[in-house]
Amino acid sequence: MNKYDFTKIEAKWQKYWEDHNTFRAGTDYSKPKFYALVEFPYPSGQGLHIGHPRPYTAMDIVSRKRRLEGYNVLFPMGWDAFGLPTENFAIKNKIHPAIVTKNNVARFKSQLQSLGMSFDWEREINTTDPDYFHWTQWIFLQMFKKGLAYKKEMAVNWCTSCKVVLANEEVVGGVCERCGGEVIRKVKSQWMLKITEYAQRLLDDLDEVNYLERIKVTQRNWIGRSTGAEVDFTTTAGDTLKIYTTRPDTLFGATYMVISPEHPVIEKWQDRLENMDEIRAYQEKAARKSDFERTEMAKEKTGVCLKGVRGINPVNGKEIPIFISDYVLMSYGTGAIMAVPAHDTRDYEFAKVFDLPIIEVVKGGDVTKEAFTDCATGIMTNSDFLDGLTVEEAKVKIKAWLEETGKGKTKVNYKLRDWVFSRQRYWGEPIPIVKCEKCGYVALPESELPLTLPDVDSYMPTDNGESPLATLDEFIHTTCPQCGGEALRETDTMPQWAGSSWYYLRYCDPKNDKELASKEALNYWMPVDWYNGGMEHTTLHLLYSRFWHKFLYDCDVVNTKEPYMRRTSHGMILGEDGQKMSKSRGNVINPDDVVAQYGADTLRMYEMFVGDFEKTAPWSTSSIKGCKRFLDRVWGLQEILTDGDTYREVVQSKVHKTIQKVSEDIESLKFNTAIAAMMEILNEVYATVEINKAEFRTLLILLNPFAPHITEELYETYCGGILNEQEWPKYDPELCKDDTVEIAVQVNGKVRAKIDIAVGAEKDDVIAQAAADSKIAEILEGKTIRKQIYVPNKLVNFVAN
RNA sequence: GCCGGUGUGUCGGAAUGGCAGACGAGACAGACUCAAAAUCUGUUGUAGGCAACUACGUGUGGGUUCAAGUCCCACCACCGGCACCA
Repeated sequence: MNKYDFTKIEAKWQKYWEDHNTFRAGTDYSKPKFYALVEFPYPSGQGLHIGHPRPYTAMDIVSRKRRLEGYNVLFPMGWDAFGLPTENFAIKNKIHPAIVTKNNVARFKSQLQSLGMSFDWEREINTTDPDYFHWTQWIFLQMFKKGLAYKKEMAVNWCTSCKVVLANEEVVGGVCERCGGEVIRKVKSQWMLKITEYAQRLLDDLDEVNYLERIKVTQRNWIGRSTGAEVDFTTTAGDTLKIYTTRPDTLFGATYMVISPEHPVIEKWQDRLENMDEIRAYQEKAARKSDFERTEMAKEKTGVCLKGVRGINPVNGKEIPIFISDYVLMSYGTGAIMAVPAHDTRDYEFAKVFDLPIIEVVKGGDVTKEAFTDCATGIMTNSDFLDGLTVEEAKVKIKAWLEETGKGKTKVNYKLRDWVFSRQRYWGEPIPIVKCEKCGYVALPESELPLTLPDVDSYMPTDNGESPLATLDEFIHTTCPQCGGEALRETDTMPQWAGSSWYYLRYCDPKNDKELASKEALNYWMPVDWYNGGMEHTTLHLLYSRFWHKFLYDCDVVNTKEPYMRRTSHGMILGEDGQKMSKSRGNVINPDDVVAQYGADTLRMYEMFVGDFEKTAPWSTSSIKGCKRFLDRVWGLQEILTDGDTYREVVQSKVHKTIQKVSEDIESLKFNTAIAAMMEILNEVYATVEINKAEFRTLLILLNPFAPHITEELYETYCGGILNEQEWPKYDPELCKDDTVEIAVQVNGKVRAKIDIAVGAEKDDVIAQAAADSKIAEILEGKTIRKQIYVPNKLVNFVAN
């Protein structure tokens, strides 16, 4: 027998696939389609990480199976190539980021090809390609025209290390998601995208897609819808202060009010306020705090009472004090609250610090000890016309009262904020807007797209918060497309999330220079049938791209409300020590080394076999040998191969069961047990005895999606022809059954014997056979049988004493 | 604090309420070899027993059931996310 020379075999088939364009997505739109998608990588300088092949192999398996099932499959790949690391590398080594990107892409691509991924490379895209970002800019312009992109002076998250503005989603635990640097608040003029306008639809349409439940839950929490009421409190200054509350039922318990330190009403009242110095000092202190510090100091409540203005509770006319405190956020609700210390934990803490009255309005707890926040069991008290009602009844009644009297109204709020869309960086899509003295912000005409990046000598970010582009006079100065007068270009660029928010659409028609993709291609390929990607993108890329898609749906560019039908997620691969792989820990595994030592097929098998696909799993340099041994043994089957066009009767049911198991497990992400099933049939049925051609052929096709090279090679040698042109095997449920089955016989729930019975035997016969077993008869001797449990083809249980 | 998730041999992990530990690794023993590696065969949850076998065993404590890793209640530990959102 010739040796299993995986290096030679893998190179041979990779070349064959490339030469024959084997995995090109067809343009025959009459065939049933299947669109499988994996997140396109950021081509970093480190090359492919050992974690990358896990989701890629999973979707490759599904894609290969679908092709064998007769689908027209789109399984594309591209590069999300704008971004900071490339820019930093370019700065450090004085190489243009475009060159850096080109080199990194070349390396990534050859690495992916060496893994035998069945991507359609004719559809390769790159977000930094002007032909691509032409349409990223175009989408931005449509948003600008519809008022969804707007510029706003506001406090933003500023990473002191990256020297760049971050979206709320990019701030994790008070620090920069990417570099871990300190994030402070900085007031800047920023481009914003009105994702909040789509909050309700982003929430509602989750019901129409098949995402893992935890993904839906995370998105729902992030959107954070709450229903409450806005209530107008008049003040002794003669105006009204609008507050938001989810507990309007507790209005009678409001004993003070709190507004955010940034609330504009302070400026309005400054002549009336007697302690303005104290107020200013507190405002400044709050403004200086980073988000992280604000969280740190969350334990002890601080604040300043406004002397000179008081609020008036609309339900009872009582005057109550107004405080400023940084536990109230300007960016949520109205930036002002009514405080009900008896029934809100934070208000309770604040009231204790400032010794404010606590009035119980919901019975059920002990408000002398802690706030009582349970809505489900409480009964209203001290609340005039609400007394005796449950909390839910009271909410309905008070809302009606507010609407009637015009003192308030029902209001829905979301935690979701608009998307901060500007970055002060060079290596990103230029924002196609100019600022004209006369006309304000003006969109570039679509004919001027793509607006490309100018060549510069220095890409260094600046400390003053300006983009490197701002230093380029020839780039900045331009004319206004509207009035022809002098104008300045926008110098900020788009965030990395821009290019990835619509890339799945471009794959449908990647070379189109008239539109982002043709209607015909979009109508055929969309939506993506199955999208697998990381959990870490749930509130970033996944939410952003759903938003863009819905916008494009409204613009009649796409014909589906949602971009992705099914979303699944893979677990991370950890180092052998169970820690995240990192250079500093020295636990990094390089995929190139694994391919060289074991081959791509073994790497693919192992990444799928390592554990539950959805969970993190530590790498094991010894366990991977098991997968190599399995492939060696498949190779060795040549030795015992015999003729035969049909499965032998003795192995028939095992073959059908294996087809069923592998087919079903692939669909439900249980790749590890699919592989186990193939190992099992090899161990139990084929290994030492014989395998005929029909059986061999079926095994090779089942194994092909997992280990495409070795199976193609064996198929070509022994079955003739190309495996990729064959059909996925079918199983017959009737033939999955055995003639006889071993069942357990229990006495009082404990297994005491095992007997063989004919499948589908009559209940009475089986029980008689079980009772007749010598062991069972001995145990039952002298006992009375109280009950006989019979589970067909599984067990018999005698309950006796 | 809130929301998710997870707890099973030495390790990774399997188990529609129905024989716990499939499959893989590791370990041990044997075969082959001058030897090692590779390969092949066997054993491998714990305790007791020469053995057939017996008892115990899925984070902890209760419960439902003829039968619980699986369902219910309470708790513990770890992981992830959100975190003053009124």
